[in-house]
Amino acid sequence: MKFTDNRPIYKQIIDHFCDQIINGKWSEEERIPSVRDIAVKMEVNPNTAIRAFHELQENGILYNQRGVGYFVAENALDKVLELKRKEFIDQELPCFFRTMKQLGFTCSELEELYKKQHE
Amino acid sequence: MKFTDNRPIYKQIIDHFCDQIINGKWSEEERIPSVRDIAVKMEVNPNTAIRAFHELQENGILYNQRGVGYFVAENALDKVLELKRKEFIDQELPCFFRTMKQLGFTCSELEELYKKQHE
Amino acid sequence: MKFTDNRPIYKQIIDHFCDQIINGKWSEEERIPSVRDIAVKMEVNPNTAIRAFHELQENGILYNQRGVGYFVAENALDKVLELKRKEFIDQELPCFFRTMKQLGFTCSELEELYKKQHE
Amino acid sequence: MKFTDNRPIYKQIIDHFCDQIINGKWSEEERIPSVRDIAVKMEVNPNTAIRAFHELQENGILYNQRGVGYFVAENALDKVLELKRKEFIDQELPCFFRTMKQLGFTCSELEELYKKQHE
DNA sequence: GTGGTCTAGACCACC
DNA sequence: GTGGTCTAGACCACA
Repeated sequence: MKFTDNRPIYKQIIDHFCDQIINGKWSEEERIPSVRDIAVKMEVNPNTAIRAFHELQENGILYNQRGVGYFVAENALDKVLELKRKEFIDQELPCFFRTMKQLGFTCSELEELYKKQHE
Repeated sequence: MKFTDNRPIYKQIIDHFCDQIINGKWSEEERIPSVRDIAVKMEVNPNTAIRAFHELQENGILYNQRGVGYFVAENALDKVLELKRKEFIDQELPCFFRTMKQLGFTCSELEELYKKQHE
Repeated sequence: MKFTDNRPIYKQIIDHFCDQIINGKWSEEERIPSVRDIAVKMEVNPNTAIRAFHELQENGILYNQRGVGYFVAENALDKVLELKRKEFIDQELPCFFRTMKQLGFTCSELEELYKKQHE
Repeated sequence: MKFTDNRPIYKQIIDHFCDQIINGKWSEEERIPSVRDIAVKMEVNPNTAIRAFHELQENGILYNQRGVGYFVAENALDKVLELKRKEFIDQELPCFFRTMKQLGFTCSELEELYKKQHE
């Protein structure tokens, strides 16, 4: 796995797991691989993986059983969507609209671009 | 001037000047205040201000005259808009659309939100 | 390491690394010593070293991995040569030929001098 | 007159006068325009013009008559050529050959480029 | 440990 | 006066 963008790697790992949960890769209560395995697989420092898991745990998306491993929480999918919606509406949207307005883009122009990018 | 967000101050200074150029505060070929004056006014170290100016110079938005000061370049406005458009389309848009799709928002829903926020 | 000439130290550091790359001291993807180590070794402030590295990074000669260090980029050698060739042809050559012509030197005279200096 | 390159303006003024002397624009013992006039004509700070004249005076190319003005010295042309030759051979040549060697250019290749640039 | 940013204050060349 | 460079030392986020 390559971490090419400038955001902190642990944030990218978080997103990666959220995406997988949204896409149904993990069931509720399912055990996910050990920090060590994930760190190896992702070619990442174990501390970095741990940091990501901690944050997922704080948001109620994972839970931890000492000596056993991390598990996908009940309602993890809802929690993920809720978290992302909150971030999106509170942080991305205002900034996005501000820039959009400043650069003179209209909603319909962006819709055009959207369609182009998703063809 | 307060720098509340987490981004580097010099980046915020860059944006500040870009915004001023967009809003027509500076004319082409106009001399902007000296590094020292701006540093004092913004309550920032001169080095931090210089760093911002260097980056604006590299992007062709300012130019420098030895021993005299910094000036707004010809076509500074175009350069600024071009730069911002590029950033917006390359970095914000894809990320935005991706999240939007993932969370199941439609363009029209967002347009609603946009209008609400701008009432 | 001594920095005797009048050019900025950070520029001299840049040239120093370019020279080392040309001379094959660093392989592609190899990690170079940390900013702090280099600063100590060159008897220079870390900020000065960082400045040089930033410029090398902008030219695609180094790249950076968060929290890990600086690495020699793929094709760093090509990038260095390209950069230097560009500088040489755009800046040194025209000035050189102009003076040469003005002083009435011919290419072959200079070739003589060249050979003398390299005996 | 535009000073576009990065060298100090006063150095560029010096070169400008040397060029004019080489090209025969000034005769020996001829009075050149006043510092003030030259500063106005070149759109330059008078101090900058004075600095150039001082350096030309130190090299025996101009001489000054208090309250009258600056004059072209006897043998100014020889002095100019001597000065330029010295600079060229001592400073430009070694640096030029070093870069040339490093970038793998040969004398004949450069001769080609020379001819192209002077067509 | 790594690099990134910032401050304070110095000195320089240049206009 | 202007900007440019450099140092010393601090604090931060990240791995």
